[in-house]
Amino acid sequence: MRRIAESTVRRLSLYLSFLEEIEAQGVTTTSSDDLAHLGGTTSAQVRKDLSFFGSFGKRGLGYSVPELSSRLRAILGLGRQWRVCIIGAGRIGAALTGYAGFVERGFIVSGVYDSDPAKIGTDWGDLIVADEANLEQDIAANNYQIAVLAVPADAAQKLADRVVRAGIKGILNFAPVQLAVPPHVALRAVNMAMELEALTFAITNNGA
Amino acid sequence: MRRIAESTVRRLSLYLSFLEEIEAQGVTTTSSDDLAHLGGTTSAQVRKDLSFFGSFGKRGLGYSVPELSSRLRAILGLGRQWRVCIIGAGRIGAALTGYAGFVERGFIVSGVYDSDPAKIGTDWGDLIVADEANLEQDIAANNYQIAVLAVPADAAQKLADRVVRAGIKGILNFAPVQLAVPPHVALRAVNMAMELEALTFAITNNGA
DNA sequence: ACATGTGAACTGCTTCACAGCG
DNA sequence: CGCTGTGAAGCAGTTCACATGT
Repeated sequence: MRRIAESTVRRLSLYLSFLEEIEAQGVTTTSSDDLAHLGGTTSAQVRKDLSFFGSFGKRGLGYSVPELSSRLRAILGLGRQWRVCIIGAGRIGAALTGYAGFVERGFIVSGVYDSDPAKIGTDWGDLIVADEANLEQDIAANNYQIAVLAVPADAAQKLADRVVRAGIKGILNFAPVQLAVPPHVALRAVNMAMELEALTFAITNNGA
Repeated sequence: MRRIAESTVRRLSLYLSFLEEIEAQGVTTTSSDDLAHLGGTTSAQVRKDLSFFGSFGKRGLGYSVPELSSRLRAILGLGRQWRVCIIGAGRIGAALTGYAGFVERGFIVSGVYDSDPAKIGTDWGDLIVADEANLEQDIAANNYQIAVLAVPADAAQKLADRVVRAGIKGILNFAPVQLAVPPHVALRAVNMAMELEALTFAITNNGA
């Protein structure tokens, strides 16, 4: 398959969340125009995005909401359940462990790890904080495919190396460092200070 | 000033964090090549990014670390202190309130708001959770410029409208909805489910 | 000699406009 | 007729290559 732009994938996620919303309301048909109005894009963009993966609409009519949403779920790889572990039992780890949006999308968080003896064994409702020393064997045993790194910056690369060696397929990094991973491992980063800096840049340069 | 690409701003943040790191190590000079090696970009890209704002290097020599980092701070609007309030005293709100990365960059989080009577008045270490009903008057009184939305999706737009009317300059949205704000307000969103979906898309389409 | 700064070439995402089909 | 699907055009961001200055 041709390489798909980052921006396209983000929009597909957006379309899906809109489709799920109107599907719950009982709407059965939609159009590229409807999908465009959310997310501030254009109908041509919507059709182009979808065209990379096939033709899902009917000319003159639009798209079937259940069909398109099921297609998008398949495209995004959401047809299966994903097993996720969270590394770092600090505040960010806690926020992510309980995040409802993950479950809704089929992400199953079933492990939280830390190296701090004071945290290991703590009961977090559904889960008990496990010892980071067992990370490799647990990834293999529980078949985790995705690891979320919620650790301090200076610990992140070492842990990334460990989960990669243990066979993880994707890493979502919340530590404020640029990680290096081999090309066969998917990597995405959320850097909250960087987001705030993008805001201050925009405010400073918008004549505010 | 000419419009600066989103991607350029993100890279400037990256360069700055690298500069601060080596500055702490006592390094006084660096080059576009050094800056490129972190963040997996190219030296030409680094020079182009900087060229939008001026000429900060010396030909044949490179860049002075303290000078370039101070220039970048100015460009990103970090020369001043920013007053930030967090709306939503759930787990994400808690994680953000204590996030060390914010303080390091001059962001002062001095208010947390919620509408739940069970949470209002709770002591969160430095702060006490305040009543969301007082939001408008507090934004004015405390001169908050940035609001972080860490509330459920269905509450987010209404709160965005309120903080905009109260004069906020920028919003960082953690709720999984697309917000609409007037053009003079800066908006950035972090959608964690979307990040995970970008991962599953990459994993699914990388032959993993 | 060396690394910056920058116009020019290139690549790739977005927008346009219309043919195609229900 | 209406809305999709798509080649072509347009535009923005990246890369190249070299002139420039130290």
